[in-house]
Amino acid sequence: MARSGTYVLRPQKQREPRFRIEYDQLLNGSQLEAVTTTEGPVLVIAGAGSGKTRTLVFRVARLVEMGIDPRSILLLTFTRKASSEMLRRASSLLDGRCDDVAGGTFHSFANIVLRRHAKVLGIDSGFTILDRGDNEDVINLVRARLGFDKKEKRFPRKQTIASIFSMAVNKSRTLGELLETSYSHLIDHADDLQALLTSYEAYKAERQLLDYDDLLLVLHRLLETQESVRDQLSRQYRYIMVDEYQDTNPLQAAIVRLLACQHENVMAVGDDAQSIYAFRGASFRNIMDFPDLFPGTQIVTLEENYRSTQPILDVTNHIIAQARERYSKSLYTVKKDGESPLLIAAESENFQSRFVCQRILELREEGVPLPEMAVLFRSSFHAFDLELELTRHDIPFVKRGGFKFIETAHVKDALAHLRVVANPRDAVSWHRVLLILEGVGPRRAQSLTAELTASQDPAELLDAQSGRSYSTALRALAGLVRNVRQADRHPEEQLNQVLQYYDPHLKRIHRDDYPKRAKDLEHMVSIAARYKSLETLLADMALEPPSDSVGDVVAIDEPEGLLTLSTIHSAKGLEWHSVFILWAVDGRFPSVQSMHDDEELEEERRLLYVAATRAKQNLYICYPINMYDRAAGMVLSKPSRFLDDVPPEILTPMDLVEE
DNA sequence: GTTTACGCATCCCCG
DNA sequence: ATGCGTAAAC
Repeated sequence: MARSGTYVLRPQKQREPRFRIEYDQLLNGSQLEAVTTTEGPVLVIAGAGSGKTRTLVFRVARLVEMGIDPRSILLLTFTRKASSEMLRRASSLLDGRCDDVAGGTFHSFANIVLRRHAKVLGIDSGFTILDRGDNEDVINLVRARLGFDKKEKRFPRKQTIASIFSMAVNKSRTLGELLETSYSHLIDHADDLQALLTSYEAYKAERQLLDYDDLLLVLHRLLETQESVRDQLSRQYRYIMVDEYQDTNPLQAAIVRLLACQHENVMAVGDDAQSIYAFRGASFRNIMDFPDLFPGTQIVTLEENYRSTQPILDVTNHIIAQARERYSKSLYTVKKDGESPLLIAAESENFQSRFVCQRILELREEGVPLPEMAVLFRSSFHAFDLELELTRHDIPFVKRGGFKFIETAHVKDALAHLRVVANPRDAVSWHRVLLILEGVGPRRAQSLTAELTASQDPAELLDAQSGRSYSTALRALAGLVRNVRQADRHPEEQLNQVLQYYDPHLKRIHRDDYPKRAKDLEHMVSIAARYKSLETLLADMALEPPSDSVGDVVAIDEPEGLLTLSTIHSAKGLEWHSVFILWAVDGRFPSVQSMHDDEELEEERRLLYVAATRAKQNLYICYPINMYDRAAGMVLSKPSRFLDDVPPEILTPMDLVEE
């Protein structure tokens, strides 16, 4: 075909720059290296406050700008809040293009994958997730069934058993090995524990129940045994990033290894000095071993700290310098000036609390807003006295970590009713629901539960129980189940139905503090309102329960914001202008339980390191001189051994004296 | 045989 | 404040 031969000249379109974000302007050299190394295994050793989150955010944005499908990027983090926050930031850099990036915790990722693929392993997609309390309940149930509750020799408590079972999974050890190495005092019970474990596994399998560990375990089994699923997932998630790698365990590492089988594009980010979850089976060795798992790993170290002043870093560097084994790195900052951190000796716990209140009020006067301040502690109960004192001074606060309101009896009761509707074979929840009724105890609950989980229509079966003192109550329950079951109901409405039914029971069981508990349940309704389906609500309640502690569900519309109280574990990754650390006393921090074991002591040291590195400007480490001991009465305390080697020029000792 | 009420030790950190 | 064992009540 002949062309006409005439040409038109048109101004050249402005060529788009390859990248909209000016990475080299916004990141330092190491961060840039981490962000631009997009192919192959990368390990980022990120010191505290070194811009780890920023690096991950920009790397997500970079991959998307390179034209990679957001759905093929997987960001695994420690909490789902962390991943959604990072993805939100990445999205705002790139006007929403990062919204489709897959993100979450290992557990939430496992949940999603298993709902879709676990059928091939004989697990129904409607499986129920057992939280820690549930799994202890099941262990108790099975223990009673095997007759171990009536042994002459004292059998370990259910929490102990649960944590041993869990540890075995997370450390990829057999029960026998674990008992030998870590629980030698229980070796006499080895056979019974093994039998209990076997029954526990069988019990869950029959009823489509998965505990937290099963989520990881089954995901691992799926990836290992189902080649086609593994290849499909690995091809789908071509770029994998794992945050807080120092707090992952060998099982999680194995999952990452399998997921990356097609491409090895894995970036692990973490800080061995901040590994604080060994009690959950995590090991900082994981991060040390990453290069062995992925040969050819590029290691990038982030050492410039953007958070804290030099005087604070001097203290934290001293605390961690004593640690026995670590990737060596030393943090530095450009913020050379700042006040020296203080070590405050208070006469008693209450003096400690009053000092904190007073200093907080002074700082507020100086213009530091309450949300920029935090009080951190080893254990939730360490803050009880302070909470009273804060209330007395009208200082509003939220408390993070510790006992969660989701773990209270009444909230679990309400949820159990929803769970039996979602999974009629959920024996744990049936049991719980039945026990609420008058005239039904463990025995009858158990036999009814057995019938219910085997029945085609539980509601019908409940109706059929006549002639008992409690048969009217069972009929009421049947009515509730029928109502809630209607498929087109909204979770909020379903929960309201449950509460209407449960309310008289709540009044009867908790006569004294009924109003407080009723308020918690109202809070539950507002949470349920955020969900479209019952299944996602229940999965979320198990996978990421609201982190508010009991009593903090009251409205939080304080205009000037809230002071944060937090366990150190829950403070991971966060930062504040001014940070107070309570109870830096031998016996509390490190805790007595850890003092017999070197590894546990090392973890306590890292925990103090994590706490101290949260501070940007002011750091106050407090301890009471006199403390109450149940056995010995009032005793003189000794400051935490981790502070022994920090020179007084660096951490200034102060006595708290009354004017 | 079962449930319930009562008194007693115990209490870390968490998805 | 919960979680256990034991004794009284249904």
